[in-house]
Amino acid sequence: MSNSTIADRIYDSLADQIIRGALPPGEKLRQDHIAKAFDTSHVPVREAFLKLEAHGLAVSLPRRGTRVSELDTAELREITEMRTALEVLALQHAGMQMTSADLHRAEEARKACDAAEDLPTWEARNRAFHRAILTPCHMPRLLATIDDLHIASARHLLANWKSGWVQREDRDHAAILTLLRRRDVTGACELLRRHLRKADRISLR
Amino acid sequence: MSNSTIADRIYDSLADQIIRGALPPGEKLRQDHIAKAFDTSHVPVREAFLKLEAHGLAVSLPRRGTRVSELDTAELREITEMRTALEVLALQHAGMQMTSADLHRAEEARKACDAAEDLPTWEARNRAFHRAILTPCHMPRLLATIDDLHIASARHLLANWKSGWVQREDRDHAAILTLLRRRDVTGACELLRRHLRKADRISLR
DNA sequence: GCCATGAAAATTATAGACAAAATATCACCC
DNA sequence: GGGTGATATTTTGTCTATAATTTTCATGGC
Repeated sequence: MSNSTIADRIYDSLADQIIRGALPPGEKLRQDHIAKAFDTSHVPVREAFLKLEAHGLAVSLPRRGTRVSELDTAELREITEMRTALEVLALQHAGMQMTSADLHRAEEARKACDAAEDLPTWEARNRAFHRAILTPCHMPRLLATIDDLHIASARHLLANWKSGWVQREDRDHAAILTLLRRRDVTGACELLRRHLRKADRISLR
Repeated sequence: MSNSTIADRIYDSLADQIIRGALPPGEKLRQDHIAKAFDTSHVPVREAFLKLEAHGLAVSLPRRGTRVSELDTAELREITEMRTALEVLALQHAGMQMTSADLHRAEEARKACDAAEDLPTWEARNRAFHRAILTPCHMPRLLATIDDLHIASARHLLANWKSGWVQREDRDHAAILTLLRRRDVTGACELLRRHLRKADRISLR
C-alpha cells in the first residue's frame, strides 16, 4: 500500500493545491493545522514543506514559518527565459535521439492536448506534450529543472488567465512534430523558441 | 546567536564535506550516526538530508536511506551544457545592468581567484568570480539554479583532478571583464561560452 | 488616537520513544 | 563450500511531549 512516505503524500497534495491556486500565493502554511487535516503529526508536514521549498512552491524563514511563494511578473519573465534556454537545449539533444516510439508518444500527447476541454486540463496536457518531446534527451537533471519551471509557469497561467478559454488546435505543436519527424532539429528548436515567447505573452494577458 | 536552525547547520557541514569529497559519492548517510556526531536528535538530520537532495548532493529512496549522489561523466556533460545555457542567459541580463560598483567587485573577485594558491581555494574563488559577474542580472531563481550547477561542477573538478595544480592568471576572466567594461555584452557572452567549454574539458582530464 | 509594553496564545523546532521495515548474522542443510 | 531461511540488529519514519520563539492582543501612558 504505502510504498511512499506520509511526507510525500502531503507534498503531492499541497503541491497540487498550490499549482491549482487553491492555496493562494502568500498563504501561510501552519504545521499543526495541516497535520490535523492529514491526521498525522507535524513532523512529516515539515518535511513536505521542505520539498515544496525545494521546488519553488513555498518559501520559509527559520522560526517564522513557511508560506506559498508569490507570483510576480518579474518572476514569470525569468521563468520563461529559463524555460526557453533549457527547453531548446533539451530539444537539441532529444531531437537527435528521438525514436519512432518517442514520436508516436509525442503525437498522442499533442492530440490529447488539443482535445482538452477546459483550461486546467489543457494546461496539464500541454505540460505533458512538452515533456514528451524533451524526455528523449535523457538528461535527468535538465528535465527535473524544466519540470519545476513548468510548474511555476502553470501557476502563473492558472492565476492570471482572465478571458474565457476556448478549445483550439495548437499549430505550433503540430509544426514542431512535423519538423522533428523530418529530423530538422534546428528548425524545431527555433519554432519552440518562438512558441515559448508567445506562451509568455499569452499568460500575461 | 542561532538565527538559523540545527538542520541548516548540519546541511552546511554535510554539503561542504560532500563538495570537498570528504564524503565520497555513494556513501551511505545514516541518521543516527550523524545525529550523534552533531549531538542532536535525528529529526533535524532528516531535514538536512532533504536539503542535500534538493541541491542534488544526495539521493534517497523511501525506507532505504539516503546516500551521497554519484558523479559520472554523462552528468558532468549535462551540467556543463546547463551551465553554459544559463550563465550566458544571466550574463546577457547582468551585462546590461552592471554598475561600476558591480564591475569593481567582479575585478576584486578576479584578482582573488588568480591569487589562489591551491586547487580548493581556486575552485571556491572561481565560483565567486562567476557569481560576481552574474549577480547583477537580478534573477534569483536563475542564480540559485546556477549555484547548484556550480556546486556540482566543483565536485567533479575536485574529484577528477589528477595532475598538479599551478597558480596562473586566467586570461578569459580578464578578457570577459574588459568586454563588460566596454559594454560589449554579446562579446562577453560569447567568450564566457568558450570559457565554459574549456573548463569542461579541463575537469575531465 | 497612537505607540509602547507585557502577558497570553499560537507556532515552530527539537528531543526522545517506538513501531515497521530493511539489513546483517548465523545456524542449518544440501 | 555455498546457498537458505530464521533470528537479531540496525535503520528509517512517525508520534508525543516539550522548549523556544514569534504573534496576538489587551492595557496603559502620552
